[in-house]
Amino acid sequence: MAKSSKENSPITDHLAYLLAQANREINRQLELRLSKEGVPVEQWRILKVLSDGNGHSMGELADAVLLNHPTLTKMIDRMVSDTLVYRVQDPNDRRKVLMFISDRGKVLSKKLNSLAVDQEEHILESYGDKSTSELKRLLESLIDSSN
Amino acid sequence: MAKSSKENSPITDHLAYLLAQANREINRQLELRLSKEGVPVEQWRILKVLSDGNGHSMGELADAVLLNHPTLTKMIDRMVSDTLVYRVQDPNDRRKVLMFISDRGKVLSKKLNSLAVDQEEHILESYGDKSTSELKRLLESLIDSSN
DNA sequence: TTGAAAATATTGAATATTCAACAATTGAAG
DNA sequence: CTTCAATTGTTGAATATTCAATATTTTCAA
Repeated sequence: MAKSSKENSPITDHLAYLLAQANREINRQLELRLSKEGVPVEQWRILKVLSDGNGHSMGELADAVLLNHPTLTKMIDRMVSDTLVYRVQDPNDRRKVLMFISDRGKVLSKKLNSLAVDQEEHILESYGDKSTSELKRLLESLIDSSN
Repeated sequence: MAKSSKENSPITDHLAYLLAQANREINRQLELRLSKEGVPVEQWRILKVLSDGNGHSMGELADAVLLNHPTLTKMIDRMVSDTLVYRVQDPNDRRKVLMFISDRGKVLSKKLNSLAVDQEEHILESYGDKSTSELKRLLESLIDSSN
């Protein structure tokens, strides 16, 4: 009798593990670059999302930057102290808070973006154009299929 | 004059972001399943790695399960309390500690594996056989190219 | 053989995250 | 209208993680 094929498979066969491993590595590299500006990856994400100039509610922002609400609240507190972003109460729904990027935030955001783009280019070089775009495509479709 | 093509790209264009997003989602699903046994994803990884029956040093284990050393030490402390694993000093190099899985750990590991395999199968169904294996292949090669 | 440097694991303090409870506002049913 | 449930964001306590320092053992050059 043959066992179920996956029962004793090494952990490296699991998609969940490969994703965690790849994410950890790429994130570590990005972190290293952003540390030049002393900013964690999450703040890069926040500034990038807000840099469309529009107001974004906390809930919307939490989804976009992959943070839980309380974690986001506290990170935004720090960024407000650093005058990178500011809160405005939503006049249409006073439960909501709209977040905006400040001028200082925009300046920092540009620097961070160029560091992030550096990384993307570095990946393109070592990993290849074809693989990168194919991987992005597959990741997007995995995310889609998970909703 | 045209701007560098990536300068204002949405965050969803970045590989680092897509990886984080996909990882978050898949990890969340796995977490949900493993919560049936009240076990965090990291403990599943630890038990899975140790279930080859061999002794693994803390450093080796930390790499394999994607945890920093101090985090692993503290998680192992908890698992030792739960008698899922145990420490043995490496006789060949007394700086090292070898971790082993206990009988109780093996029993739990089997249950966890089947939950994890359930998830893999669920992904295969909704995402497809072809996409899944291609994604795994690309992730492995990304990890390789990052070392 | 000795002594300095490297490797390994742990600890404690500082920091960050999460969980559950809360406050405020809106929506919607009666 | 009024009231009750749902939505949104924040807070404080509990938990977890990280950073820097430490202790122990091994390695290796002199």
